[in-house]
Amino acid sequence: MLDIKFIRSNPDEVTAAMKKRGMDLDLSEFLSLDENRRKILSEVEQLKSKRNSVSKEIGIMKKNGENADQLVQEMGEVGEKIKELDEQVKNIDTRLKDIILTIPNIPHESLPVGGESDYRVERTWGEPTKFAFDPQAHWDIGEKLGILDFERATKVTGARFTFYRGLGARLERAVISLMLDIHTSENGYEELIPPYMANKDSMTGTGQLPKFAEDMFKLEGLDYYLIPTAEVPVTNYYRDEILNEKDLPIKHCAFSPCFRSEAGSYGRDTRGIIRQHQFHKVELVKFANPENSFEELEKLTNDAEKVLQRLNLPYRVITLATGDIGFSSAKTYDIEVWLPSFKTYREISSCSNFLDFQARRANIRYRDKQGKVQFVHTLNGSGLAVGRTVAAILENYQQADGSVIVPEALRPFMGVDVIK
RNA sequence: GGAGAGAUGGCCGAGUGGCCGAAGGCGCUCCCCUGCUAAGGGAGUAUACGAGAGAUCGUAUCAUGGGUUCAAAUCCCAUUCUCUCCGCCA
Repeated sequence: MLDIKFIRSNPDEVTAAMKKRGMDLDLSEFLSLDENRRKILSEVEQLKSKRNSVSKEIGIMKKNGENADQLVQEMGEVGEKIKELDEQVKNIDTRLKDIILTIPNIPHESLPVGGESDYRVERTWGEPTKFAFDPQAHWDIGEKLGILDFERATKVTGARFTFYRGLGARLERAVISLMLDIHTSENGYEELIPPYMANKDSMTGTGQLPKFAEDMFKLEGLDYYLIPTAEVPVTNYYRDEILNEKDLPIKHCAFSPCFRSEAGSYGRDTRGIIRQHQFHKVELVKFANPENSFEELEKLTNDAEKVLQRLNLPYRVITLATGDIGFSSAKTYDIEVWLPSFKTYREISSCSNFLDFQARRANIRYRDKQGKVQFVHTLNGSGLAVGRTVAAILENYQQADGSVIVPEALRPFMGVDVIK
């Protein structure tokens, strides 16, 4: 969330920023509530101050055996008034919080202004794969090889689920291992295996709640949600904690299944493993010093790219435009891998700097050299989405006979050179 | 699931109605002494919100939320979490 003091003193800047996101934000209710709150607050605090000092007097009088009935009665009345005003403040606080929790982050000035198609291409790596034959889509390749089974998954669970079978399952596992090995051994991230469910506070901390409840799976009768990304448990790992400046940046990677209801995306990517209710992802999360969080974003993106380079998969990196970044993000790079069947680059990683937006929600702070406590900056990125990586491998490495060559980097994990 | 115990500052830990934002210790910061891979002495050391140009002042916070009271870390209720024992279980 944004700093309430910042909103109070720069309301026009905030509305202008939201405009860039394509959002009309009316702050008038917020501002008047905020002003009203401060008015009532100072009134009730004066009353409390009075009650505190008089109560002290009463204590002394009673000890001396004097009669304090008059003061006791007065303070009884003051207490009633305090209760009433406290209630008002509480109601206003609730409303203010409701509002501020639904205001997204301010897009960074380096972003192109615009919508989904106004991204900026930063760099491309490799060339789109060329074929001497008509390349198939990964779902056809997978089904023919008997390594992906969509039909039975539909029977067992429902739409947008998949069974991986045999070398398909092994390929998924190999990709996971390769990614984790790169990030832990080479890129210096400490691995975590997080819970796959998280509570409401955690979901609020990273920004999934209160606004995006319908995108998640919630457990019946509990305040637990299936995580849509390991970002949630890993970022909230340090919720309500004060970190040491000398430990920054803290870097974690985590493999986890991710669960998304994909509400509102009914027509899109209905075939294959691009958009599933459950998928695997290796996530990178950083807790950084505000001074250099944008440098850390560059590094994090490079760390994710490394996996595609190792797999020799062509990709490009784009900077999302102001209207296309996520709710909590100030700046996002998408890494897009080449998918021959789509004849286009498709998102395989999203790397974002959230500045102090999540840290303020989740109350993650650090103590600086002067001993002052400040919010950290949080960042995260996929390193990478596993299912989409498998899809990219199947499509880019497919052969005319329907077999798929195993990328060199995966062979130690696969035990075979070709899937056929 | 049953029974019991507990939750206090960065950490440990005292505190059963007023003089407690909270003893003492550890850690950390600064100063002094000493002088070298010891030690000793002194001072300081929570966060949030509000008011103020500022020094500063006020309010709140002893797991969370309610309640009792003129006054709550302290009493009552609910919730959450932790620990111990029993049961069940991969």
